[in-house]
Amino acid sequence: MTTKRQRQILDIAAGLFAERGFHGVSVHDIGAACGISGPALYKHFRSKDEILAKALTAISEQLLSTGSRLAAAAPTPAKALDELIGWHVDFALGHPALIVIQEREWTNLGAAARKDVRALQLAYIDVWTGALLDLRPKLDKSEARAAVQATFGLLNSTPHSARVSEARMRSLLTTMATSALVRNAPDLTKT
Amino acid sequence: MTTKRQRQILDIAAGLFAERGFHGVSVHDIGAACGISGPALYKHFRSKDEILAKALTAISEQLLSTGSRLAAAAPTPAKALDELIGWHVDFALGHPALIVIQEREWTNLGAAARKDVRALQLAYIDVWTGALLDLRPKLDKSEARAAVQATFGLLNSTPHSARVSEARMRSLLTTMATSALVRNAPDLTKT
DNA sequence: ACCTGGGGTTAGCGCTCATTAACCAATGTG
DNA sequence: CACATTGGTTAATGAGCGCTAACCCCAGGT
Repeated sequence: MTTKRQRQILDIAAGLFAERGFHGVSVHDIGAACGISGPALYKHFRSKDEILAKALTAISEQLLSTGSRLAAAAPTPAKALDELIGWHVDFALGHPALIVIQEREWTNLGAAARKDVRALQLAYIDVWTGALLDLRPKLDKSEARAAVQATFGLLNSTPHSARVSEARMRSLLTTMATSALVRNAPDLTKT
Repeated sequence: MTTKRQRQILDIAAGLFAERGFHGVSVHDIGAACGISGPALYKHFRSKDEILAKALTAISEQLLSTGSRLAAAAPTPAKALDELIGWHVDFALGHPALIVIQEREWTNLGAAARKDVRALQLAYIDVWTGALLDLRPKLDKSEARAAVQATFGLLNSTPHSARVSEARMRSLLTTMATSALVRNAPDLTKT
């Protein structure tokens, strides 16, 4: 079970990790930001590393579970990709800090947690790759995967980006991602 | 002046920072990777922070100077964008470690160095934005900037990406970036 | 009225880190 | 030859970190 306090700590810690990096934040910092101080965190988590691990797996699980549900429910491959793009854009715009730590802090995980998170990330990539291959069956699989990861790079640029209204940003990212992935796909088979 | 040893140290340190992050690498690690040990680095740099600062400004300066030279020399706006994309793709494929630290380690700089690096990065973004606005004059400037940063996210995904031959990767990234930026541009004016 | 346990406190331990001090070998120039 | 400079060494210092220990408050079941 996951308590109110644990969720609060995970939220706040994620924000701090996004700002200053895992090693740039001390347990004292995290505690202080929660209104408690330092070692009190150990009543809720076994270690600082566990906080990062729990945060990262929660993010990856949410991306994967919602993503695969949407993709499975979509009536056509094209619709599936649209749904995935919309979902990922919404998530990135709504939780920029989570996007940041997901893409840059997994290296600070211990071996076991790292394997878990990478597996979840890979599964999420595969949901996208599957949708893309449904749409363009002649596409090479590894190249499709690379295209998906490039699209993630595009969509995940939000947190570092110039300030534009959220609605405009959503439409900009959606259009660019769709254009890069779909309109582009025929070219991919040629090389 | 910048000596042979200094360049070697900057190169090796950049690779380590890319792998394990600035705080995940000790001065002893850097020294050992250079064949010398620990405090000997202080004969060449004033501090560990200075190593990061010098590395980051060198990268940003190279991106900016070559980028603006290419853009200025291009005969048409469309050619200018092509040149910029090609240059950035080549750089990202040739120096993945430098791309990684440039995008994630600038937060660990002191205030002064951070301002310098951000200014260089912004100038580089503006070179791209200028070329894009030349091509699509009705585009909103802040939205063009956001589109450029999204494209950087796409191109900079290389280091994290699935393994594909370098030639295929180059053509994949080039096509996707062009498609996202150019074919997409008319849509940008509509929102 | 008791006591148990959840959630907080401060003190302190052990370790690692960046940095400095003190010293030394070699090199090349007066 | 003297000798300053350059680039290296090891030892030591001081700060900050994650984490544990020892303690305390207080709500709630019996």
